[in-house]
Amino acid sequence: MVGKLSVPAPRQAKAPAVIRSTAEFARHVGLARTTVSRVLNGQPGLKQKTIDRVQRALAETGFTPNAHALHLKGKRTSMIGICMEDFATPPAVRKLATLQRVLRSRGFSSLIEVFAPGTGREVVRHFQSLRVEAVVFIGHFLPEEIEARIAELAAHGTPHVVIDHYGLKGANTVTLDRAAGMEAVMNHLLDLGHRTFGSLGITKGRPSRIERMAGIQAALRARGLDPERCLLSVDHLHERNVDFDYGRNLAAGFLAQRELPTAFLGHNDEIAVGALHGFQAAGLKVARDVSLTGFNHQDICRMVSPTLTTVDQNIEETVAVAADLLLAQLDQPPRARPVVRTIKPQLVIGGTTGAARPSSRGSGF
Amino acid sequence: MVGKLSVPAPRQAKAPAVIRSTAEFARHVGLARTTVSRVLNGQPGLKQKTIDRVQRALAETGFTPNAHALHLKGKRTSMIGICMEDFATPPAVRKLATLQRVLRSRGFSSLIEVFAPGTGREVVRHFQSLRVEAVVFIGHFLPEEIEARIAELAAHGTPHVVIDHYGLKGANTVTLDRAAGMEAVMNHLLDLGHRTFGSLGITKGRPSRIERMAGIQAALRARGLDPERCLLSVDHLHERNVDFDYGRNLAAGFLAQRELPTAFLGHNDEIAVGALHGFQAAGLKVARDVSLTGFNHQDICRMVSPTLTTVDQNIEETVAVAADLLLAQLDQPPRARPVVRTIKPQLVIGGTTGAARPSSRGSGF
DNA sequence: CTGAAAGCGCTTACAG
DNA sequence: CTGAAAGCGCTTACAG
Repeated sequence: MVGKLSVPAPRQAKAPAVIRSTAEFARHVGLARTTVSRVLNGQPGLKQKTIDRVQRALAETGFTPNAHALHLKGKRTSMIGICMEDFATPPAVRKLATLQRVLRSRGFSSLIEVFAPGTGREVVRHFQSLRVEAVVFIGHFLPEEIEARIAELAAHGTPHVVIDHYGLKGANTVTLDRAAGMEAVMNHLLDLGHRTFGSLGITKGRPSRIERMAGIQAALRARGLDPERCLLSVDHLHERNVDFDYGRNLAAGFLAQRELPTAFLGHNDEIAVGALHGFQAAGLKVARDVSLTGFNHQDICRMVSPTLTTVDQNIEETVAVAADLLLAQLDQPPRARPVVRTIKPQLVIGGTTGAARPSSRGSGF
Repeated sequence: MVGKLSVPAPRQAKAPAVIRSTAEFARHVGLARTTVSRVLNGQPGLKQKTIDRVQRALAETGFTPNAHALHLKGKRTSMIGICMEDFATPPAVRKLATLQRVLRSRGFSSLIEVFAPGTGREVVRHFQSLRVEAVVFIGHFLPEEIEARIAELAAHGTPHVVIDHYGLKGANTVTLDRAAGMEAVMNHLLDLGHRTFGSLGITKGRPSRIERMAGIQAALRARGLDPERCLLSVDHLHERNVDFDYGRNLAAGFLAQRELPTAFLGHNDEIAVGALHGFQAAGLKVARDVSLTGFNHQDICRMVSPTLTTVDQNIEETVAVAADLLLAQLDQPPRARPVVRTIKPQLVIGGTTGAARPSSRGSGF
C-alpha cells in the first residue's frame, strides 16, 4: 500500500553548527553570556547597538533558549495538561479546539492525552512531572478514577477544571445544564401538543442520564402529566453499538410496539439521525407523523432532511468559563471548596418537530 | 448564562507539605539523595528493603521527579510537536487522534498547536525552545511558510513529517494518493455507463486539486474519452462558504444548466451530501437519476440515504507510516533528501452510485 | 549505603 | 559591558 516518490532535495545552505546554549550563542556573537541573557530578557542599561547585534544573530541562527532550563530557574512552564475522554465525540473535539485556542491566546501551550480507564494515574503523573500549571478534563470518566486524580492534583497544588462531567466529588466543574436542555425540548414538544414521548437512548450507562430525566420529568409534571405514563422506552431491547445504528434500531423497535409515541427524544444527534432514517425507511414522514429531537447541535443536524431539532451546548461560553475558572486559580491559594458552574443550553428548532397528530397506530392516550 | 451550584467539599486529608525535589523527598524518606536517585533509575546494588521504602514513599507522596531537570541532564524530552491546520476537518482530527495514540504507545507525549497563517514561526520556535524531538504537520498550509519552518527545523536537526500536504520542497511527506482515489471513483462510474461528470468543488484553491484532476483525466483518457468534453463545472458560479451549503448550491447550479451530467464528483463528503440534498429537493432520485460521490469516508456517509459512495483515506495506515518515518529519524543522521510516501485510498461503494441512464433533460452526449 | 562534587542551560546579583 | 559565582533539580562517577 506504500509507494515512494522522489522529490527535489532541499537547498543545503552550508548550515553553521547548531547553537544549543546561550554560552555557545554568546561566543558566536562575541559577547558575554550575561549580556546576551540581558538582551533576551529585555533588561535595561544596554546600548542599542548591542541589542541589535544580538537580535540579528538570534534571527540568523534561530537559537531559542532552552525552555527546560528557564523553568528550572523558576519561570512558569505555561503548559496546561488536557485529558480527553476520547477524540471520537465531535462536541468534545470542538471543546478541545476552542480550549486550545483560548489557552494559546493567553500564552499557554496544550499537552494533550487521552484519559482512558486505567491510564489516568500515569497520565496525570506525567503531567505532574512536566510541572504543568493546571489540568483540564473534557468528557465523562470513571468517577473513582478521576476523583482520585483530582485529589492528587489538589495535594500538589495543581489547579484543575472538569468540563462536562457533573457530580464529581471535589471537582471544579463547568457543565451544561442538560436538565434545562431537556426541559426546553419538552416544552417545545408539549406546546406542539405532544403527550407521549419515546426515549431514544436516554438510558442507564449513558452519561448525564439523571440530569436529562430530571428535566424531562420536570416539564411533564409542570403540565400535570405523569412521567411514568408519558415516557416510553425500548432502549433495553437493542444493543448499543454505533449510535447511528442504535438509533435506527430503536426506531424499528418502537414501530414494532403496539403503541407509538408521537415524539421521540434522542440522547444525541447521531441517535436521532439514525432514528430519522429508521422512521423514514418505514414510510413515516417526520415531522408529520412523528416528531424527533437530538442533542448537541452537531453539523449533521443540518445535513439531514428535514433538519434536526436539537440543543446547542454553547461550547464557546463553556470553554471561556472553564478557562477563566482555571486561570483564576493559578496565582491564588487553593480554594476550600470546589466551584461548579452551569451553562445554559439553547434549543435549536429544525424541521423534525411539528404539531402532534393522533398516531395512525392509535397511541391510546 | 452562568449559575453556581454547591457541591460537597473534598475530604481534606491533612495534606503534608508538597514535595517538589529529590532533595526534599530524600529528607522525607531519610535517605541520601544519591540513593533515592538510584532507586528512581533502577540501578543495581541496592537492598530490597531500601527499594521498597522508597517506592512506598513515592506512592504516598505522589512525588514525581522534575522532568525539566531530567532533560537538562540529557534525558530525551519525549515530546513531539504537532501542528494542525485546524480542528474543524474530521479526517484531520482522526489523524491527530490516531497519531496521539501511536506516539503515546511509544512513550512520546503530544504538544499540539494550530499552525495558522502567520503564526508558524512562533509555533515552531516554541516547539524548538521546548526541545521537542520531532514535529508533525497535519493538513494543508501556505507552502512558503511551512517550507521555511521545515528548513529551520532541519537546520536544528529536528526531524519532521508532513501528513497530507503533497509537493512541499524539502518535506518528508506521507500523503494519500488522491489521483488513484479519483481514478477508482471514475472507473467505478465509467463501468456503470457514465460519460458526463459534474465537478462539485474540485476547483482552484482547493487542496490537492491537481492530483485529483490528474486521476480523473487519466481514467477518462484510458477509455478514449476527452476530459474537456466529459467534465463539467459550475464551481465558479457559487460562493464557497460552508461546504454543505456550497454542495447544495452547486447541485442547484447544475440543475439550472441546459445539460445535466449523469454523475457528480464531490470534492469531499460534506459537499457531496449538500448536493445530495439539492438533487433530492429538486425531485431527483439518487442514484436512479444521477450518481454522486464524496471523498474521505466520514461518518456522515452512512447517515444519509442513500449512503454515499466515497473514498476511504486509510488513516490508520497513513499515521502508522508517518510515525515510523518520524521515529526512524530520531537516532539517525539527517537524511540528504526528503522521503515521500503515498498511501493508497480505497473506494467505498454506497447507494448514491448506479447505472447511468440518459438524463431526462437530455445531456446531448 | 552516604556525602561531596561536577555539570546540564539558564538568570541574577555582584564586583570589576 | 565583562566575568566569576550561585543555584534551580537532577544524575553520575568518586571516595568513603
